[in-house]
Amino acid sequence: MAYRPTEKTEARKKAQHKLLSDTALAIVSNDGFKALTIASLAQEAGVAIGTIYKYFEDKAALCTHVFKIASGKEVEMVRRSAFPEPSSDSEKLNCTERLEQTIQSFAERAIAGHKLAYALIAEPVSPDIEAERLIYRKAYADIFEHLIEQGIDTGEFRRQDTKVAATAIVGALAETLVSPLAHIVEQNINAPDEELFSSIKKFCLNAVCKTD
Amino acid sequence: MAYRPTEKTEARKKAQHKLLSDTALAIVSNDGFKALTIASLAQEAGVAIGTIYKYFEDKAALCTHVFKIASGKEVEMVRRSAFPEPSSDSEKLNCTERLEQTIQSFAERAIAGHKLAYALIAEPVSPDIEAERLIYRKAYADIFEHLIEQGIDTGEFRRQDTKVAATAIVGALAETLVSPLAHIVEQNINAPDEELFSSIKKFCLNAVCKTD
DNA sequence: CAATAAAGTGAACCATGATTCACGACTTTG
DNA sequence: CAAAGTCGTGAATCATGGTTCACTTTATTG
Repeated sequence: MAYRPTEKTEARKKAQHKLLSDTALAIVSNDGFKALTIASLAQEAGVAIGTIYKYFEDKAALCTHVFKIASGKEVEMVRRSAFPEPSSDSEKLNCTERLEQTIQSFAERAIAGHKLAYALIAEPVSPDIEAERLIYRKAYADIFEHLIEQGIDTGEFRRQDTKVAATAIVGALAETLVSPLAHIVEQNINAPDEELFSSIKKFCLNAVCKTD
Repeated sequence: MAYRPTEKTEARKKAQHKLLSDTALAIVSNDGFKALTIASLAQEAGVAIGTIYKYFEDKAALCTHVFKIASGKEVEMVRRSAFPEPSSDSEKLNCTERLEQTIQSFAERAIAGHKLAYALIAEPVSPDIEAERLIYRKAYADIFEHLIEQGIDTGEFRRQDTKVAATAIVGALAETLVSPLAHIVEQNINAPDEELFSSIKKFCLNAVCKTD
């Protein structure tokens, strides 16, 4: 008698949502949030403008969705460096080594995906997205905070305000790695700057450690 | 036979420019760059919209002018902490003490003028202003870099990449002091958070110093 | 197929805010 | 005062980009 959503249509719906989501992420990864317009997304995804609104409430919902997807992945990668799976090789690293590894991981990902990193961390965005960004930066800080707490317990790190230290590390990483990427035309992605990474690691370790 | 600009008219012109400039700065200091529109400035200054364009090429020129004025003052204040006048009390402080004092100065000004600090350092802005911001942050970093270099020479600080360290300090300060102000409704300005300042100073000093 | 519901469409519309410009007011010089 | 240049005005215009919605197409069921 009437129409009913079925498995097939639901699958298509999900696929369309993913198409739009993926396309939007690609746009942001290449050209930042400023390039993510309803029209450009419709164009890239090969759908009409109105279709976007069948899948996202409005522009803000689209942007925050993309931001969450992208930043969620990034945070997860960094979290794995800080707290490796019990089964992994890195399992037995001490906190100092894991902090180094975590910074290295953040740095490598920031340089390799510098356009996305810039979009997520430093690109001027609307207040809606800025709110998401604070959550995201907090997620990073929480990882560092937890790691620093562990290091204090093991006696590797000095007693300190772990929230401040963790926040400061996030700021130091953002400033040294991401902000300068604001207008780099083409990065020499082939030669990751190990020298730079090393300096940053030394700075941060020195800041939290008992001794050099 | 004809009109010629004279001292009196030039003075008025300069006064009008200053009125607009000051009013614009007040708007930004209270409500950020997002609140600085041509219409709002005209309103506040008590002039017509068209008048703004007699004094500023366009919106971008207005914004960058305001940004330069404001950030120039801030940088100058911080520079004085880092490199006191030879005649001043602080003249004979060592680099460690001056670094502490500089961070303290930055922190106090950021908290006291948190809305302006947020606008200058963290508020989402158009790319034009973002470009100015990079110059401004670099100016801060240059101050810290110079101070760190001095400290290395005096043996107070360890040998290190001074550019990275200086940039990291700027990032750490911005993240710990300014970014959280994003959505603070009303700060308890009366009770500057000496605890927080102390933690930040310890973090930064530890990062650059030879020993704790 | 008929009925129903959801997906897809895109030109029209709307909101925001910068920019223009024709005109009158003001200032200076001879 | 006449001539001429500059200032001040603000409604009209433009630019950008999000949002709507009447309509068409597609899918499902009996």
